[in-house]
Amino acid sequence: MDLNRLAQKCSTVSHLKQLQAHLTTTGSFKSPFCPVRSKLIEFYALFPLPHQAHSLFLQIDTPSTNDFNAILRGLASSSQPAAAISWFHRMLRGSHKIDALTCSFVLKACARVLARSQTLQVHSQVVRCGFAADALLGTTLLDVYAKVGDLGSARKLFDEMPVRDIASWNALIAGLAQGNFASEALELFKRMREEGLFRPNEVTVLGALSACSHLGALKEGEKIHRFIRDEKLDMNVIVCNAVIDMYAKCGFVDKAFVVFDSVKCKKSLVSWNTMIMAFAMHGDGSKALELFEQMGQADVKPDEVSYLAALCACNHAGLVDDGMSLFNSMAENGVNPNNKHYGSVVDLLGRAGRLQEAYDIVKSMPMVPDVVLWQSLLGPCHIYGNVKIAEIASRKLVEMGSNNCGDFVLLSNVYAAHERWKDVGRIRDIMKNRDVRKVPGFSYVEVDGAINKFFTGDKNHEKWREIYDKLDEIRFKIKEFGYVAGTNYVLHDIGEEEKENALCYHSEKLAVAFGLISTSEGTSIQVFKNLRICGDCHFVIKLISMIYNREIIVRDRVRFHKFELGTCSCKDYW
DNA sequence: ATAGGGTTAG
Repeated sequence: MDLNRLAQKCSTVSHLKQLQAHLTTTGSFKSPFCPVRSKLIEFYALFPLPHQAHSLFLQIDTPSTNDFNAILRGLASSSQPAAAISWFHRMLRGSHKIDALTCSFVLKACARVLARSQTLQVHSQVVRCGFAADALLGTTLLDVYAKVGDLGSARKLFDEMPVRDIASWNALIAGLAQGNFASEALELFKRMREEGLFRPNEVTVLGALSACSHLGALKEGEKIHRFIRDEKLDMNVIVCNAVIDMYAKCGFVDKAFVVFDSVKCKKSLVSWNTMIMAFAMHGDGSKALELFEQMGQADVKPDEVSYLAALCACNHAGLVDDGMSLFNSMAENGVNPNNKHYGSVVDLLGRAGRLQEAYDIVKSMPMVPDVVLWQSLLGPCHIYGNVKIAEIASRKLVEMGSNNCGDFVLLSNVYAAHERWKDVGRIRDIMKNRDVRKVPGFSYVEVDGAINKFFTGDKNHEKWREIYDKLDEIRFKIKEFGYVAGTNYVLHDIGEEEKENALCYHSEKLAVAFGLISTSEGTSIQVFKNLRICGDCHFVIKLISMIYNREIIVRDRVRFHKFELGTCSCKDYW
């Protein structure tokens, strides 16, 4: 029987049952080798119907490695990848022979469930069975280590690999880019080009572009875009999407849209989502919603990411009613809201001051609200001084084991706004007792193509003296404008410092100051900040852009703010 | 017959 035809036909359980009956009558379960039987097992596993697959096993006289591999392969791609790992252990316990493919399939499952210690176990099996020299398996291992977050092991494997090929390089570059080691990913990409043994292909540039997006490294990103053209790499949808995302994340929506608009290939769902998210991040709600409409006309069905991007656009543009009707229309369009959608709506209502409504929605949720959701509810409480809801949300967060400094600070802000200093002190004590880790804020700034990273108040940069001098100058000028730091800013930063110091020695000001020193007049400065820009911060940047007559683009954790001569293109902020 | 590297996400 033709297996390809079989694969197309076997889309329902009854097909599988028919096939099984056929195999039983022909006595195929007795024979040691039968590809159709293995395929049947794989389909059952993929469905996933692990019990059916198991009962087939009981009919086989002596299950071969092929039969086991089939079930592993099916389960690894199914909705129950963890089951593949159990079957692997069953094989080991029963002393069944495993081969390189067996390992490859379990590893895929390990990656999907992010099982770090399991990956290590499979690795030791690989070594014990003598498969360590297998180049394909080596790359799989490397990739899985990276995916489960163990970049150290991934790197070590790469360095010690007897045979490396293009896929090994790609796996590590992509792994580093996704795993918060974006600058390392770019370095590796550079090294690959310098060594010249392998020519970067489409997959390689995807990893490198994704690294640029994470860093906001515009100059590098542009170089890669040029490289793609010069080397005539295939601008397929996926590469296009990555280019669009890169321009958007580097602050250039217009350029992103040019690429989006002029792509030769057919736009995919991801293309639309990426572009909608790009407009959302830049505060251009109407363009984002327009695209959302257009994608429907282009016969692309919005998925959960599309809705999230559209909701996000409403948040950033303050389109409360549009956001609500969008949210309410989700279910009838076949997309069930998840925690993130609820979070977005809570955020939307919260910013508009409709905290009770937001809380009612939280209470009505069919799933358990996650930490991020309670944080979204807690966030705007201090602006509107809602102690009651702030306390409810904080209690939930503490119950859920959150030890995040930001959560405590937000509650303390609410008390501070009501001048309940005793409660503020109590929160500080709790933070001390619970040993709440203060996460230092950091920013990136790109100057002349080089990326600099700053932590709050650090002195690591070679030019730190000049930077601090510049900060003094900035502080002086800001004071001349009669600016006084507000309470929420200081508490947000939980600096022990005095208000003024907290304001000026914040990482972001360091970055801005660095830009002021090093770039030539008239160039725009890009700052990439890991925190949200809050009220005072925002105001100070406006002042700086006005005083120094500079364009400053700041990307915080959720969106872009473009400051030009003391104005900001982003409509709302907090 | 069956294996590795890929884009979007408050």
